[in-house]
Amino acid sequence: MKSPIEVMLVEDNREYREVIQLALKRDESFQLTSEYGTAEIALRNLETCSLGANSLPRLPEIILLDLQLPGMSGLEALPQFAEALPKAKIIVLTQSDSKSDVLRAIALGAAGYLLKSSTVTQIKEGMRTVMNGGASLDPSVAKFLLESFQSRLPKKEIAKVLTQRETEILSLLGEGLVKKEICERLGISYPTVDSHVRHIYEKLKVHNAPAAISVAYRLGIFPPED
Amino acid sequence: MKSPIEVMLVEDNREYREVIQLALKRDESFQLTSEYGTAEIALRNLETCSLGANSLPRLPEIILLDLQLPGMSGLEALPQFAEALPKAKIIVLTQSDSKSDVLRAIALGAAGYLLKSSTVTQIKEGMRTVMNGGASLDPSVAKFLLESFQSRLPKKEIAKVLTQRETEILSLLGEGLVKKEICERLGISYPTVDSHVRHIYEKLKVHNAPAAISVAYRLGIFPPED
DNA sequence: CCGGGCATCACGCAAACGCGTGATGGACGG
DNA sequence: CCGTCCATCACGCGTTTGCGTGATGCCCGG
Repeated sequence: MKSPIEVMLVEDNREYREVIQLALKRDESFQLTSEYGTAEIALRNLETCSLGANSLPRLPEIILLDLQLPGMSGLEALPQFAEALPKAKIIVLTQSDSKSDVLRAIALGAAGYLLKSSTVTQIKEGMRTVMNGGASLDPSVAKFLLESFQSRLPKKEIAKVLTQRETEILSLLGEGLVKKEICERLGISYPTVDSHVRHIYEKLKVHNAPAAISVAYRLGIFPPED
Repeated sequence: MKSPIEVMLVEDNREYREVIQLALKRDESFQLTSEYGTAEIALRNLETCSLGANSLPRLPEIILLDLQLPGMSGLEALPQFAEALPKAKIIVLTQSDSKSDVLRAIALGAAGYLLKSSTVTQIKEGMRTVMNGGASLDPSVAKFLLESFQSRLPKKEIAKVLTQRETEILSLLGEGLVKKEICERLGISYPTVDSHVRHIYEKLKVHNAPAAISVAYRLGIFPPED
C-alpha cells in the first residue's frame, strides 16, 4: 500500500465536514491532515506553515474546497491556494452546479469539480483520479462542459447561418485583412467582398466588423482551435 | 430492477467486442442488442429497421462507438447515428485520446468519451451515468477539456497584456459600438478612446478592430459567457 | 527623483468602412 | 417555369477608422 494521500478540507458546514472526516478516517489510503471552516483561516495557517516550522499540519496533496464559504468565497480563495501550494490538486466540492461557478472554478485551475450529492465513494474515487493526473468531474458538470463545446454549432447549423463563402470572408476579416486585401486573396472584386460582408452583417444582426467577429466566436462559427 | 439498457456496439476488433459481450452478458442491467464491425453495416441495418418491421435488432438506447473503423470512420459515422437515432446516447469508446478526436467527437454530439484502457466496470458505470442524463468522460479526457478551458488566461495574465480600461473598451468594440459611442458610454473624450484603441492594437499586434476581437477571443480575454 | 506605464486630452488626413441602390448569371426546387 | 438563394459585379457618399505627432497629470518603483 502506498502512503496515504494527504487531504485538506475547507468547508463551513460542520455536518458535511464530519461526513468527510468519517469517510477518510476509515480509509487507509487517505489522511485528512487539516480542515478549516473558512478560506481565510486555511490560508493563514498555510502561511505560517511555510514560514515557520515546516509542516505542522502537513502540506496537503489535495484540497477539497467548498465554494460557499463565510467571508472569502471559494472562488476567490482558489487562486490563492493554488499559489500557496502549487503542487496541490484542488477539487471543488460544492452544492452549486451553476454554469458560471463551474466555468470560473475551472478557469482558476481546479483539477476537479464534484457535487455534494456525490457519494463518499465517488469523492474518494475522484481524489484518486486526480492524484493519477486525471481530472474528476461530476457527470452533470461534465455534461455541461460537453454542451458548452457543442454549442459550437455542428457545421450543418452554421451553414444555415452563413454561406461557406461568407464564413471564409468573415474568417479573413478576423485575421486582420481589410476588404481590399480579401479581394486579392480570393481573386474577386471589391464590390463582391463588400456584398458578402453586408450579408454577413445582416445575418448576424450587426453593423460592423468587430461585432461580427464577436458574434462569430460566440456562435462557435470559428473553431477555438484545430 | 429496471428493464435492461439496450446497447449497440460498433467496433471492428473482434477480441475487444468479445470483452464487451462477456461483460454485458453477465450483467442483467444491460443487454447487447446488436453489434457491428463497421459503421456502414450498422447504419444500413438501422435504415431497414426503421423502414420495415420495427425493431428486429431492437433500437438501442446507447451506442458504443469506436473511432478507428475500416471504411467510414467513427467520427464520420457519429452524426449519422445521431440523426438516425436521435434518442440514443452515443459514447465514444476508443484508444485515441488525441486532442482533435476528442474535440470533434464532442462537437458532433457524443455523450461520453471513454478509452479502451478503461475497465469494463468503468464502462458500465459510464453507460449508467449517460442514461441518467450525465456525461461520461475518461479522466484523461476530462483533464484535457479542463486544460482547454484554462487556456483562457487566468485574469492575472490578462492584466499583463491589457489594462482594465483597455479590456473594457475592447469589449465594447466587440459589442458593436463605434468609438464615438464608446466615448459617450464611458463619459470620456474621443481622443482618449482612440488612444486606448491604439494601445490595444500595439499590444495585440494587430492593425484593426476585427483582428483585435479575434485575438481577444483566442487569448481568452473575453469570458465564454457570464 | 525621475523614468515609465496609465488615463486623459488634441489636430489632421488618407484610407477604409457602412450603406443605399442597383445588375447579372447560375443553381436548385416547388 | 419562375421564385429564391448564392456569388459576382458597380457607383457614390457620408462616416469611421487608423495613424502620425503631439500634450498633461497621476502614481509607482528603482
